[in-house]
Amino acid sequence: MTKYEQIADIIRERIKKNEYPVHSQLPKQSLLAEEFSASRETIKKAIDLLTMEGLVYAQRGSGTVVLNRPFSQKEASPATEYYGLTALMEKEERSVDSDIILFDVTFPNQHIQEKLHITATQAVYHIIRLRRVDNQPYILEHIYMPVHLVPHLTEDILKQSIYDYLKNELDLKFAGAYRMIQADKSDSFDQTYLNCEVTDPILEVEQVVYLKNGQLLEYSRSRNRFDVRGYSVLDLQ
Amino acid sequence: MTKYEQIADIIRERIKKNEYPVHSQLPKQSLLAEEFSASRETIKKAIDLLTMEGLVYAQRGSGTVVLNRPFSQKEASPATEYYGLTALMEKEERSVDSDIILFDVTFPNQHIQEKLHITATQAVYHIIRLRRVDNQPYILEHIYMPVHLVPHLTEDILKQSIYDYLKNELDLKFAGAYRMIQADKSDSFDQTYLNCEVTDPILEVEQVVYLKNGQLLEYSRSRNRFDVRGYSVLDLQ
DNA sequence: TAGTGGTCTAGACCACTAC
DNA sequence: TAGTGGTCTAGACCACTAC
Repeated sequence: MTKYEQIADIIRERIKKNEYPVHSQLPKQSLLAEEFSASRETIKKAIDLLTMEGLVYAQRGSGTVVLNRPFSQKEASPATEYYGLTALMEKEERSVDSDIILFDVTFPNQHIQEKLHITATQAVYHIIRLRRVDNQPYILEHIYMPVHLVPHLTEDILKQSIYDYLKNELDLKFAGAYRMIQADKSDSFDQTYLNCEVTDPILEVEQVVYLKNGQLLEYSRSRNRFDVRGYSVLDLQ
Repeated sequence: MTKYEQIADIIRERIKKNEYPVHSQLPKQSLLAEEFSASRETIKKAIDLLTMEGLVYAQRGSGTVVLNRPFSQKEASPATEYYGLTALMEKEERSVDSDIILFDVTFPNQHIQEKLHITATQAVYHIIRLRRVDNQPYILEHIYMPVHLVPHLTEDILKQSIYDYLKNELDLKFAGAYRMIQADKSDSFDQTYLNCEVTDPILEVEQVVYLKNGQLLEYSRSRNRFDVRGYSVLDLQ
């Protein structure tokens, strides 16, 4: 762990313990630099981390104040979300399992070609998977992945966590994801598998996942039961 | 504008013009430092900006590659969103107007007290406002703001952009917003004002807006017609 | 093992705020 | 005008990658 991360951890703890109360000023950067035997640039990097978490706000000319923000929000943040539902639910000690409704290899239609930046002759997996949390239907996923990026995908893997396999077995490195969140009416497919009413809406998360080398790994639409899931976003500046 | 922002602008232009094509390596930091007569730390800050935009990916040991990401996504990003719908729609040359359905001053119930971190004796505005874009119903907003932060709010201001007033007249400085996005069934209130069907869902954005001094300015629930609006998020790392 | 980006420093100058 | 944070530098050392 870097020095500025360690310093940020210490300051975060002090805020938690009310040693730096809400609305109070943090000691000025040069004092913190002295205390931690660090340069001011390093202190700045630590404070930048806390700023990005929404814990403090630094203003040129008038110091750095502690903001009024509950800590719990961090866990609801989407930042870690594409490590998969399994990882997310593990923290809360809830069980996740999956039904494979479709597992097919096909050629992409134009929409999928555009989303994944591939040609009509590059085969893709087409997966429909129902995810249950604590044995309750939760999300119906429609996933497309280029076959050449994920050879040897099997039903067994799909029943567990795809992301564990991609990360640990194939050693793929994720750069990030672009998501579009919208509400939709449920269709009969949703109603069947998510066990929801005709009048129930759906929270759909459309997602494109990027690898560190710039390749597009996944295009998916995750259809969430409206009553079990929200999506939180923290915007700064 | 800072030097590192200027350098980021130049590199961004080069990527746009394909001088640094997708999947190619950027020149190494020390070369860029030489070219721009800057230190490597300053180049690093410029590249960090581009990384946060999702344009490049820097990896210790193997250089910085140009990612495959359309530029248009930046405009869809939520980062600028809480400057208000008026500003967002102005870019697209679409008209925005508002009906004031309720404009009241009241004492906050427990839920609002918790969201705004105020006591039961601190008065709040309670506003319900219907926003139309190009004369079509778009969003039904339920807004709560502490009166002491926004004195002299009037119906006239509500009919225009609240944010213009807060920024330009009251000189309030925004630090950020925390949002929760979810799907919901429409209720009869939504159906009346948003002119939607009984079976239409709603995309609800629940929001808390923070000022730079740490005060909480606004708690609101914006109920969007499901067929006109989505919400985009870019996650990195 | 060579080459890359990540971090860190000490000191400097500047922009902005609050009085 | 005093005091704060923001930026910038030149140089150093290190971690990681790819061969």
